[in-house]
Amino acid sequence: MLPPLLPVTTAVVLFSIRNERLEVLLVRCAAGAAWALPGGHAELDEDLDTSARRHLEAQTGVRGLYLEQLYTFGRPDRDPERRVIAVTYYALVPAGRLGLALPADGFAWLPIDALPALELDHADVVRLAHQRLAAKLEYSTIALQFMPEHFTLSELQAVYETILGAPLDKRNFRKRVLSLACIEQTGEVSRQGHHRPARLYRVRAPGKVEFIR
Amino acid sequence: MLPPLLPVTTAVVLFSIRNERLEVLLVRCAAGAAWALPGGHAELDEDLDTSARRHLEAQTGVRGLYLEQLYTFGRPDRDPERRVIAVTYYALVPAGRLGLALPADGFAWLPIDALPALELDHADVVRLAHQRLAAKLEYSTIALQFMPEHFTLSELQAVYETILGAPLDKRNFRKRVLSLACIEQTGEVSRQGHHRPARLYRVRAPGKVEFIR
DNA sequence: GACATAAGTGTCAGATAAACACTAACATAC
DNA sequence: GTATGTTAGTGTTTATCTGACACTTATGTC
Repeated sequence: MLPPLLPVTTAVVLFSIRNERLEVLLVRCAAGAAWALPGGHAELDEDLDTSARRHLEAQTGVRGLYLEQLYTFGRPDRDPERRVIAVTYYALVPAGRLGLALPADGFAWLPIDALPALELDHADVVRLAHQRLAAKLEYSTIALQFMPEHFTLSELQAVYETILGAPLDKRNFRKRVLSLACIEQTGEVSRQGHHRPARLYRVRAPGKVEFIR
Repeated sequence: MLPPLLPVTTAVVLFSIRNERLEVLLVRCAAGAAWALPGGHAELDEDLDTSARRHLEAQTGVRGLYLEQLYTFGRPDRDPERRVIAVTYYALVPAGRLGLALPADGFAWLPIDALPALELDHADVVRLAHQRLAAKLEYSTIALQFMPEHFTLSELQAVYETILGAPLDKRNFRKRVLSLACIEQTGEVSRQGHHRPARLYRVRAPGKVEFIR
């Protein structure tokens, strides 16, 4: 008796912070009006993580992102066309790191709190990814994955405030992140705007997300 | 161009607490000496959760357990025979709730800190499930899923201590769990041993795991 | 009724988290 | 070159939460 065989896809919720908003990258479906997450079929001899990265890279040009498996969706009726398993991931990209700053035609960065209708169960996927990201802010250094190579503490604080959707106290915030010792001063300053320059920081171990508490 | 098709299996790490130890249910492989997790192929029109429950039920007879998806393993070389995707779950069962108290031949409850060699990557699966369970103790009421219908606070504390592998302060423990208001007194007492009887408690919302903090 | 055993109960101290306001450095306009 | 606007940068105090700690109570057995 042969085992049942199923098509397996990977899909990625790619987050970025643009214009003080948390946004996700969506692709306009070949078929119609709806939007979908980037992704596609996993090959026969391809690891799932690799498949997710490959599709993301092919469609957006970005490499080396922080990528984490989210959940596997497999309801038989999730795609009315045919039964497909979707192994979903989420990834974070610093605002400046996209090869195509404004992605090519058919792609769009859309704010998470005002998404259009999404294909299949992709709205559930985005919601779950958002929950996970917000939860992970509390007990890990994942937010650093949104930062460019050099950044100011105010910029980092703005990232936290954007994801949490609430303002934070400046002094308490600085105390906390500096006590984690996961970022360090570059020695340079950022001279932008008509005001005192801000010290620049960099991540001590880029690409590594550490647990705190 | 047809999409690649893959066999998809589900596997479950079934935890229970027996004799003050955290144990997992293992099945002796058809093939040889190694042990494996209960599970099997997902059918063409079967939800993944349903598949996990079905295999678990068929192999152990237990129904209605708390079951949660853990991770999807898909490395092409994880099974040397042929490429298989494994969607893994973990489940919790109260010590007394097994149809077969000592499971049938070919099954065994084995303590998590002294497991034999497991098939494929099942040792990784168990390790990950254990981590998740221990983490979830801290921020949810998942431990209640190990309790029988009626139980004493000392029994509940023993469950926590077993999973965490460390003793807890009795007064602080009671303060915390009672303040959560997720359990309530039954009014009965347990009259066991040569000592003061213990009040019995029950879970307010059985089957529901709530987040705390 | 003495003894062994586990159940049940509060308080205090240290650590952590939250609230809060001013000075410093720069660019620009006058 | 001085006044002004703007964001960067910095400590202390208070409230809350967490962790340590010891004795009394109720039962069964001898």
